Amino acid sequence: MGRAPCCDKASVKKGPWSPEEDATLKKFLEKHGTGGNWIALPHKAGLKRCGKSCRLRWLNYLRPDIKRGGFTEEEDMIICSLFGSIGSRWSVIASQLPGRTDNDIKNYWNTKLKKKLFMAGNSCPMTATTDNNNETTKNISYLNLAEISAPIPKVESYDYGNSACFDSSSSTLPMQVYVQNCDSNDHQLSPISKPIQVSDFSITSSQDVSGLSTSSALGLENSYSMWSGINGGFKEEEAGVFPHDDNFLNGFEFQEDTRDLAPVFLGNSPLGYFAG
DNA sequence: AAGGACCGCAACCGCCCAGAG
DNA sequence: TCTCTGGGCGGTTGCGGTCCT
Repeated sequence: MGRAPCCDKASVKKGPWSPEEDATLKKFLEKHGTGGNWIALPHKAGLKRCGKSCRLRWLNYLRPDIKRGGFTEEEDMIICSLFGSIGSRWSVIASQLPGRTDNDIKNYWNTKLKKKLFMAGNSCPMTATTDNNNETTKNISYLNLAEISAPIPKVESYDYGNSACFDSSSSTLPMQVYVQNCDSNDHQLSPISKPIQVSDFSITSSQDVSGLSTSSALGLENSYSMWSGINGGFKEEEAGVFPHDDNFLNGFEFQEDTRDLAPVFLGNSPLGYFAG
């Protein structure tokens, strides 16, 4: 059965909104609100517009709390971090940036931020997080911060289910990794000495990984494993060492061996593990 | 100065989901 | 339980402005 159109397309106006239409819509909404029905709203307000168009115009442009102007570095970081963990769920990302709309962020990502990350010196800043309570990291040098550069080269699309977010034909991973020695007082970060190669990793789909037991998942001596996926089948209770994965949606998880595992975070989202 | 290329953004399209009946 | 409807969302398009040759 076909879906009934939300409005009579022949009789509604399309295209850019005039200042008069903006004023009419704004005045109506300020006085009456949406009334819980966007479809009926344009008729009530005397507008020859589709209800969805009115909703979009209000949410993306007329709302009083809309923030205008360029995005700050902090906002860049939040967008980048959230994109890395949840992908293109713009409304969720927008909810973390007061005054920004999903449309704004989507446009900004597609036109500027994505390119910015590809450019020279591209990096996606992340916060450092320490898991000092984890016994596996006690008295060892361990990683607690990773910095990804250009996490999206040559990737056709983000398929959260089973694709890795780098070009597997390339020989090096699109990321830099820093280590922190927990015994030192200055907590200086320094780049990991060993260059990490794509060939160091075996890539597994989340479906494949979901079937692994803790012991088998952690038992890959002298090789890295890496996978991604929404709720990637890698839970705290399964892995035993994952600190808190409530926000884990699309991070990478990788490890070198069973010893000295430490979490790596992308923003607040666990990104993976590296051995110290 | 003119015209083409490029860029950014507003707006539309169509699908999905949840809730009501 | 099923169907219908509106809201919400992500992807895409098209237009206007700016830049470049």
